[in-house]
Amino acid sequence: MEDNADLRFERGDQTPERFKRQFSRLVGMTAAQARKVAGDALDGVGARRYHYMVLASLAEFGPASQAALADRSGVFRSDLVAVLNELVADGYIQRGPDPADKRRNVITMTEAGERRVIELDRILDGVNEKVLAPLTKAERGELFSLLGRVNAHLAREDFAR
Amino acid sequence: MEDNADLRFERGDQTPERFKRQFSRLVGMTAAQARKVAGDALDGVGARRYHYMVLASLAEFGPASQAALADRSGVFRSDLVAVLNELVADGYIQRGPDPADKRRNVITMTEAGERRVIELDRILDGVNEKVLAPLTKAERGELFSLLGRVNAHLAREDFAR
DNA sequence: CGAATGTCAGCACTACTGAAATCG
DNA sequence: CCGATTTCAGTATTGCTGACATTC
Repeated sequence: MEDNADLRFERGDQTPERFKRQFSRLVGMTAAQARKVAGDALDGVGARRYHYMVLASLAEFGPASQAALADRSGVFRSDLVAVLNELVADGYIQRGPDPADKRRNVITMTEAGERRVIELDRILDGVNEKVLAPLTKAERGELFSLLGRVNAHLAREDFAR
Repeated sequence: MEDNADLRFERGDQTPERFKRQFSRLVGMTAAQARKVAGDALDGVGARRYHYMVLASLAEFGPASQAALADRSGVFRSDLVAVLNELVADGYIQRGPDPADKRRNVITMTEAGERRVIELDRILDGVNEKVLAPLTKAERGELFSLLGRVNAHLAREDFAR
């Protein structure tokens, strides 16, 4: 690997050298920190990542059954139940039976839900801006491209899930 | 499962907002997948990330008290206790009282622990290779550099905690 | 005394498994 | 009967908080 950068992956300066060579560790650490920043930001408005994933999926793809929503959002069907309960209680979504298939529920966003998604989007955009601050626009594009290829590779192969 | 998803783009036009949103999801997904591959690989030999973090820290910096080891490895002191119990039971480390300070324990690696670290290093190197397969050597260097800068940025600032 | 240390109990979030009940 | 869907119960890992007794 080209050693053109003096990498520091953890706070402090006592990081084992071996960590620097492991991609999974690096992405993991970066993501963990970014995730925490995002999590704290969401927590500030009483939301969790699961809430955002579900609301974002609904905003992007429209109403869906819970099974379809689970597939789209990446939240497990079993976990989705509780998340939807909370979102219903907060008035962000509605859950009603599907007249075409009585096994299913149809999940739809409310007006408040639409506003909530926009609010959470703004918050996460701010987090992204903060996290990516040291990179230029071109570098962000480059990072996006590289990560995209790795991600597509991981999704294509049967590595996980 | 029918995936007759009609796409709706509420906030209509393709703004930088959307790009940023996709970016955050991309980083998150890539990290989650990479983490899972690594986790599964470690699980295959009966290890967890916590075990590796602790053993790697010990290998790199030598014997330490639990408080120091917690700071170095990133594992919380309260969680470290159980991790060390397991590593002791597996014969990878030894835990003894510090004669110089009776509050402290001194954690040292055994011969088996040294071998274990090498084993886990090899496994994670394999994961690294597998995950980064689609990228050239130069691209990996670029990716490491970019992620490293973001990570250093996050560590330097006091975003999280 | 105040501070550090190891330990324990417990919580929250994410991720995942298994099974029951209902319906197609 | 087989399969899909929703739901509940439970588990594991990681991350983190609070408390306690012991020792410095």
